[in-house]
Amino acid sequence: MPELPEVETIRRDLKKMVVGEILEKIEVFEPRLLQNCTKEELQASLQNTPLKAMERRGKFLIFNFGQQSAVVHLRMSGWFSDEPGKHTRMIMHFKGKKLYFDDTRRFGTLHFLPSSDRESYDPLKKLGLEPLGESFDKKSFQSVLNSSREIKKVLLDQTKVTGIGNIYACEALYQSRIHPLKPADEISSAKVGKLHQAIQQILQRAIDNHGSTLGDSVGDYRTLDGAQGNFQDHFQVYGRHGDGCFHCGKTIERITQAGRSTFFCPSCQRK
DNA sequence: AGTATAACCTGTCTGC
DNA sequence: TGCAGACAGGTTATAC
Repeated sequence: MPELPEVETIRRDLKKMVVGEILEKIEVFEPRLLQNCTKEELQASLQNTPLKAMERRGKFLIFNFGQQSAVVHLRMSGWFSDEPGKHTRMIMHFKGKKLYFDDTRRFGTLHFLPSSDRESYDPLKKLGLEPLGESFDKKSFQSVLNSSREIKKVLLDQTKVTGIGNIYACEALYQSRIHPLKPADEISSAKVGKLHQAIQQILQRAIDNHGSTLGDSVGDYRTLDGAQGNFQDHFQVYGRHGDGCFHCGKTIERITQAGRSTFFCPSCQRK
């Protein structure tokens, strides 16, 4: 479920909690979590190793242990907690504290990679522009929109821009007044500029609000200590189908694109 | 190359 | 209360 702002919030919390701490033991209960190693290899390689840094690339969380890194994707329902949950799939035992990985739907992944050249290995090698990084200038963004595909689908394509998911794609298109079905290469240069700005603004504001928590069910995104995010209170279109647009009052619509719900205002976002 | 669908899982909510 | 169906923050394999 988490998109870039949720993953970044978790990264910051984890940094405070465990960077500099020594990993004494790692337990894995869900074999499908490990993509390219066994739990024995992971345990043997990382035992008594200090965590050097917590990093992020798109929606991937990176535990940097110096020579090697554990690259985790939370997918739909993964999250980290300082307490055990109903679906704990992994426990990282640091000296004096335990970190629990909970993942209701078992879609989460962990790749174990050498830290040098990390970006040239799967799964990081195909990732596109980092929307809050320096490389995300308007020119690079424009070049990524060189496609007749619908703009919403391009925004969800992690090989183009990485970190944007269903919520923030809808919100960024609304803020820049672009119809989600609009072919990417038919958007005017001025509108591309607005979208470029909207993506950065919305992701940053969501991070400032510790991400978005949609409900209170098992598996809904939480921060490390179990608190909810707050950005859901700022949604303009996501989940608001049937309600009035805050700008013009027209009813927000829901359509399906690539099997996902898209929310937009038919009056503010013209095709 | 594109797209559409199903698949991976578990849980919640809605409507009959 | 039960039960079927839709739906969920993500990605990928497969089949046109």
